[in-house]
Parts: sequence; C-alpha cells; structure tokens
Amino acid sequence: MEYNFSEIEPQWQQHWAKQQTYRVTEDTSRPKYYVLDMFPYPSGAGLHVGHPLGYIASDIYSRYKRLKGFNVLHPMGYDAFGLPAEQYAIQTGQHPAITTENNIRRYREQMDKIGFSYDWSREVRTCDPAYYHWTQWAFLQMFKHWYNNRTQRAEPIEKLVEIFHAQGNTNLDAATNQKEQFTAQEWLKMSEAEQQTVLLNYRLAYLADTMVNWCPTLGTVLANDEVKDGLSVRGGHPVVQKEMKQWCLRISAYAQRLLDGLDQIDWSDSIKEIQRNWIGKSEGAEMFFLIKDSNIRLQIFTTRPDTVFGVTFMVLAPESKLVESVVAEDQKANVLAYIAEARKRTERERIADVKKMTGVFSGTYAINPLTREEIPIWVSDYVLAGYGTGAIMAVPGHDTRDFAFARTFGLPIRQVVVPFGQSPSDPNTWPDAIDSKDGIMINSGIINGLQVNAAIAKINEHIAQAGIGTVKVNYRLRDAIFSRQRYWGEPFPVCYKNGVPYALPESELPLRLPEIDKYLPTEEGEPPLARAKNWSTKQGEPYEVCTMPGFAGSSAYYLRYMDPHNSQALVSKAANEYWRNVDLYLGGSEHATGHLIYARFWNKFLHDLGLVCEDEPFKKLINQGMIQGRSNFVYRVKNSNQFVSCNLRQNYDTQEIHVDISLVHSDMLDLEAFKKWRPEFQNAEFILEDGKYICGWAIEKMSKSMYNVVNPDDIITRYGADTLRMYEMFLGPIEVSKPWDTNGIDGVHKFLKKLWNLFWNADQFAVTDEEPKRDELKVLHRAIQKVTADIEQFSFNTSVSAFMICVNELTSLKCNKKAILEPLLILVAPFAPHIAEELWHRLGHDTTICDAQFPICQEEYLLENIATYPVSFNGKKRYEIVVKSDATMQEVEEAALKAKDAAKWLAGKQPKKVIVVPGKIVNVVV
RNA sequence: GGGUGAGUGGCGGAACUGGUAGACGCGUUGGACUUAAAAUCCAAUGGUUGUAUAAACUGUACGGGUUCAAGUCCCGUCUCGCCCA
Repeated sequence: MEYNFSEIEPQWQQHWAKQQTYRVTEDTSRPKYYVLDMFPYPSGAGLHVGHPLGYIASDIYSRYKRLKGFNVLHPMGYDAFGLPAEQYAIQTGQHPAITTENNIRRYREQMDKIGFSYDWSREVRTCDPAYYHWTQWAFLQMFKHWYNNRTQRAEPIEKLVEIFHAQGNTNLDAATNQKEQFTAQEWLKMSEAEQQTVLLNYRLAYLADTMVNWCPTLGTVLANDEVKDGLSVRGGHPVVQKEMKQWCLRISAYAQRLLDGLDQIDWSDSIKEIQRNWIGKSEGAEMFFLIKDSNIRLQIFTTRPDTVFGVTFMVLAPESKLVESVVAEDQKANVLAYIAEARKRTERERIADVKKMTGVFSGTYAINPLTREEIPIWVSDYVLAGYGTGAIMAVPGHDTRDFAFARTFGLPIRQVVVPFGQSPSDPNTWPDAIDSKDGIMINSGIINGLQVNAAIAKINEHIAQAGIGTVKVNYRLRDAIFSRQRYWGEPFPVCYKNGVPYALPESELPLRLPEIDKYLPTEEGEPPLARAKNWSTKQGEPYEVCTMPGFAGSSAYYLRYMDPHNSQALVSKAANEYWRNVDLYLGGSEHATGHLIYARFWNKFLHDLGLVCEDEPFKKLINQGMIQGRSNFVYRVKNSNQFVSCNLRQNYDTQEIHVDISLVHSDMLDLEAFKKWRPEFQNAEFILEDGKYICGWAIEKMSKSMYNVVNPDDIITRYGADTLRMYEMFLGPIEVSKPWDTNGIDGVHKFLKKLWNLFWNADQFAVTDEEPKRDELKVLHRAIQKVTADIEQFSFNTSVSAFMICVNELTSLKCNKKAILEPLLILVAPFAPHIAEELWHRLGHDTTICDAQFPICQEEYLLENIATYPVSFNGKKRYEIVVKSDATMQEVEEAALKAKDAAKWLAGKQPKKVIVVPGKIVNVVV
C-alpha cells in the first residue's frame, strides 16, 4: 500500500485531539520537564516556513522527553496585544480584538496541521481579560513594593512607611530616584499628596518625568530595545527624545542580580554577553569638579580615575540642565545656537560621527580637584545626557574622542600613562590618543610611577579620603519605560486623586479595556483611552489613559501556563512547585535585550515576594536561526519585453526582476504562468538556453516583497506534515540561519516512503515475528545510539541523516521484522509522529506511540570481531588493513607493514617509527 | 574602533576530546523499467593530470607554525554575520 500522508495525518490529528493525548496534569509520580516556545504575535500574514522551525525542534524534544518517561509541559499561546493590530484598526476601523481573533484562528489552523504536541487546554492570550488580570496584578505588586539594597530584595511599601516614621530616609539604602533627604519629623509634617509623591520615588513601578523615545508617527513612546538606529523597530519611523511623565519599572534595582544570574543558566555565551553589555556594569569613581567663582559642582563618573591628572578640559552634553547654570553671560548666544543645532541630530549620529567634532566654549572654568588647575568647560554633542551624568572629564591624551576634540579646538593634551615598552613622548606629534589600558603613570602627582591597576586603587582611596568623590558601581541598564500612548494593550490598574496615582483594589481586577469610537489620540493629543466614556472609578477618580507595552504580557506567561485557569492567583503554589521553571526555552535571539531581560526581572521580583520558587525563569535557552528565502530572478533586456535566460545575460544589458517562486521549479521558469502573472508580461518574449528559461537566484529575507515566501500549508498539501517537520530539521543546525530551498525536500519525502515500504509487501502489511539477525540488530542499535546522542545535543539535522542510513540499510537487508521495526518506529516518532502512530497501530497497538518507551542502545550489538585500520605514511592514507578487533598494537603494526602495498610506500627503507592508535589509525613514519 | 561567532564540493551541510575530509540529502551525468513521461531502482560524482576500469598529485578563506598526524590547536592577514561604542 502506498504511503498516503494526506489521509493518515488529519486522521491522527483528530484522534489525538479527541483523546486529549497531549493534555498534562501535575503528576507527582513522574519527573517534570517544561519545554517552552516563545509565543508568537499573530500577524495577518500567517505563518511561513521559517516560523515553525523552533516549534518543530521543541516538539521533537518534548516528545522525546515524554518517551523517556517525563511528564512534559509543552504549551502554546499568543502574544496578542500590540501595534500592528492597532495600526490596522486605525486604517480600517475594525476592532483590534476582531482582527486578532481572526489571525489567531489562522495561526492555530496552520499549527494544527503540523502535528504539534501542545496541550491546548492551557492556551493563553495576553489580550484576554482573564489573562491580563494577572499582568495588572503583577504591576500592582510592583507598585506596592520598593527595593532594599541592604537586603537585596523587594519589600512591602508599608515597611518603608514604618522606616520613614521612625527615622526618615537618611539612613536608608534603597533603589530610588528620591534625591532630597528628610527626617522622621519632616515626613510626618508632609501632606498626604507629598508623602505619596515621595513614596512614588521608591516604588518598583513608579511615575516619573523621563526622557523617552517618542515616535510621532506611531504617536507613542517606545522602549530602548524597540528603537534601532533612531528608527522604530516596528515600521521604521523616526524617533526623537522628549521628556514626558511615564510609568517606569525599576529594573535597574535588579541589575546586579540580573548579571549574577547569568552564571547559573545554560544560555549561549553570545546571548549572555549581549545581556552583560546591556546591563553594562562599570566600576569607577564619581567625582565632583567645582566651578570657578561659584558653588556649583559638576558631577562626573569615570572608570579611569587614575587619569584625572591628564584632564585638561570638561565637556557637558548640550541637553544637560547644567549648561544653563554654567554658561557665562557673554557666551550664552553661542551656546544656545549650538544646542538648537545639536537637537536636530539623532543620538546615533552623534555617537557614530567620530571625525567631525563640534562644540562651543561655555565661558567658564572648573577646578580639577586634584591638581587645582583651572580647566575650560565646553559643550559638545559627543557627550550624551542619557549616559552617566551628562558631563565628562576629558583626558585627550588617552581617549580617542577627547583627543579629536582637543585637536579640533586647540586644547592642551597631556600624557599620563606610558604603555609598557615605550617612553614618554610629545603629544603634539601623536596621530591619535595613546592606549592607556596598561602602563606606568607619569605627570600624575601622588600616583607617579605606579602601574594602572595600582594607580586606580590608590587614587580611589585618596578620592574617598579627601571627600572629592566616591567609589561607585554604575550600570548602563535603564529603568524600563512602561507607558504606551496606545489603545491595544493592558490598562493600568490605577486611578488618580489630586494628580497622585493610587492602586485599584485587587478585587476590581481585571480593569477591562474600554470601548472607544476611534483608535486615535484625542484632539488634545491625549492617548486613545481618553476617548472612553466614564473612564474613572465610581467615585469619579480618573483612570490612567496609557496602556502597558508589549513586554508586559510576555513577562510572566511561562508561569501562567502552569496554572492557566486559576482565578485566585497568577499561579498556585502547588503548580509552581511542581513545574518550577522552564527547562528548555526556544526562540529567536532578537529578544536578548527585551523580553529575556524583562522576564528575568519579573521572575526575580515574584521570587522576592515568595510567589515563585525559582530565581531564574529559563534554565536552558536555544536560539533558533532564521530561515531565509531563496528568491528567483528573471532578466529583462532593458527597454524591451524580452527576457534572457540567466547564463546568457552577459550578452545583454539587463535589469534583474524578482519573480514569484511559485512560477519557478528547480530554477526553471514556467513561461505560460509567468505571462499570466502580471498584465505587463502578457506578451513577454524569451531568449532560452537549451530550450529552457533558467532563473537567477539569491538568498534574502523571506518576505512578500521578494516573492519568496513559502507557506507551510502548501508544503503539507504536497508532501505532508511529517516531511515538513523532518525537512526543516534536515536543513542544518537549529541555531544557524539558513536558506529554505524546496528543491531538496524530495530526499526527505523519499525517506519516509522507504520507511513505510519496510512494513509492506505490495498491499500486504508484512511484518514478521522472526528473530532478528545480528547485522539487523547492529543497524538498529547504531541508529538508536546516534539519534539519542543527537537529540540530547539538539543536533536534529544529523539524526535525520542517521534515520536515512538506517532505513537504507534495512531496505538492502530486506528486513521486515517486528523486533527491529517497532523500536525504529518509536525512535522516529518524535520527528514524524503521524506515520509512526499509523504504523504503530498497524503493528497491533491500541494506545498511542507517544506513551511508548524510548529504545535503549545495547552496546553488545555494536561490537565487531574484525576491525579495519587505515594505514597512512607520513600522515597520508595509503591503504587499509583488516585485523581481529582484539588484535594487540604489536599485531596491528605487523599487519600494517606486512600488507602487500607496504613495500611500495616503504621503498626499501626501514620505518623510523610506527604509531598505532587503537581502534583508529596506523601511521608509518619513513 | 572593541568584543564575539563563522568561512569545508555546483547547493544545504557531516567530521565526538587532533586520527580515513566531504557522512546524509539535493543537483548533475550515465544506465534499467516504460510506446513515452512521471514515479521507482542501479551506478558515478571535490579539483587537476591520466591509459578515464589503473594510478598520481592537489584540496577545508589566505600566509606561517606546533605535531608522527591539523578542517580541528597556536600566531598573523582577509572577508562575512551579530553585539557594543
């Protein structure tokens, strides 16, 4: 009988759904294993073949773990709030809930056809009120907690109030943006609103004036990781800096713990490194430079306090508030003009432009706290207000940008570090700043003659003692801006009394997203929610009009899957203690600085509250690569309607045009289909080679505009889901980006047919109970060994090869024995579940193959009694010898030298040396 | 500029701690079956020379080095990807 995938696949998919084969419960009799995919944003375009790559890999691993006796949690859901649905709503007036629902239905249909083992009873959608109830709830907990640096954890705000009552904030080490100090008496004298304003500065979710990335086109604020090169990641619209009152999450409080936690998790080094960079820990000194004839102090942060003797000027960022207070009267006009000019440049441009230095003298001087020298203060846009304090001490001798600035404006340059093996030289002769990572200090007062590290230690000590500054650890990680001026997101569970935000009672959650007439800002520029009627508490206190950003709903979804229908808690203690955290997480590396940091932060916060038992959410992370598209081109002879085949195009002046890949098979163009594709090609003429039109090709991103999108449904219709699954794995290592090329899929499909044919003799199901022969067992157990090791290492492409080898060999052996084929079927089941389930039932089983036992490799079947050794001369392989596998090294050496080809290569000489590596190779040195 | 990962046939890719480079698949070529095509099966397939069934040389981006032995280790160069500036 023929392998009829289009019949058996839907049949088993329905059977599994009906039997709830993939439903899991907290079964304490079995060890748990949690496999998670990053849930998708359901876009209108549906899935292309690149999307399921990670889902297939995680599905294989889930099924494998289940066969190994684990109770596997493998859920799926949708990251359903977000901008595209809202943009679409603005254009069409259609409610984003409706388009989202439609898109989800389409995604689900596509996923169902691939045969995943998801427990759909646990599905979550971030836009479902029953789900965002707990997103809002988590936000409220952050609102109600502050971070105690002494205990290194979040604590209830009530405890902070007690401390304020007892002693004010003078003896407190908290993560805060509160600058003013107050005593207990002063605290008690404050009004309710004043107290709330102070508390807000301590809350982990707080409202503050912040410089934000404002995207005028989208009408909203974006997070740092949502902006790239001064443009929004979604849509590519320009983004400018603007100060606004925004909800923020005090993620910076967790910077050190987020850094430390990286050492305990099994993620790729590159992702860990990206997170370390993003957190950006630097140890250095915070120092104060007094302004001459003034009591204003400029605060700077430097990681190289040892170079303070080389400081010859200071620079302020144009947007720094200090500029105003520092600038001299006679320079004001110049400075203001410069600031106006600088505002037009994006941050990116300012950082990237190293060559052209611009700036203006402020007219005032600062005093170097160590040398007492007077140094000029300049304003330049190469210093950014967002980093550190917005002011720097410039060490032109040892910093490239300071050097360029000094050269441009003729400021003095002084050498303070002499690299090892060099002698001091005249800075005027230098082409660039001199490296100062290591060397000996000169021109540096008390630290002269010391090496850099010793100098840093000594100067830090001196700075602290002299009261010039403090030694400090700085982090680049900014607090997460948590407000979006959009409709399609979670409403904040807060209301305002006298302009001060208050938490809604938890009993009022979820605060549902209201209906509005248009998905646009109001005429006054207020966010869309301001259009909602009665958007306030019963007492008339207005609700917040911003909504939460995309990462809100995805920060704790992995916890919700553990207990998705719980209406009393985000997750019950019992469920959390059983499932604990994600053992294997699969998703794209583009989330390295967004989701993967936020989720770790939320988890640590909830851990502090004792609500989740593990400190890190994702134990092991695998980043799947992208599947790129393979585009095809036709070549139009310029100013004509003639198209020339790829290899003849050099003879013509041509224009390359993308052609839809559905019109091309094995790079051969279907001429008639091409003519029908677009009206302008209707009368196309072709210049053929060997009677064919050959298209050119290139590897590009898979996208509609390149006409190279391959849809999984089409592949499934033609080849079946099992072929799709195996082929996606066969393409190459899971972490690597690689092109999709449908041309290669036949090989995998043929393999499945051959596997099927092992069980059949014409139309007869022909599997026998005969005892297997030794060579058959060897073939089987070699496959078991290879495939098991490969799955454990997530090397799925090589396991597909191993299956092919095994089936090819069993076919040549004409093996149709149950003792061989049945274990093989279980081995294949994680990869190709439909064909495996079908044949499993044909073998007489009436329970699912998912609950079978994964076969174990028995080494004794792999042993051979003869061994083949390659014999090489001077490292070059010349011939092979066959010896008994238990031959001694001596015997192997003798056999190698006695072989008939030996004389030719020895050429009458005595071998200088013979190396025998047991089981591997013989090398003769002559 | 700094960090990091990579570079292997016409293509996707194999090669565990140094030990037969190119597994497996695609493509290509030849053959079988067929009136023909598709499908299927068999064989060949890194390159060069060659008596094309022998055989030799060469070959994992490039140039050196270590080693009995290097795709793998070390040093330098080039190119590409990603991250940070």
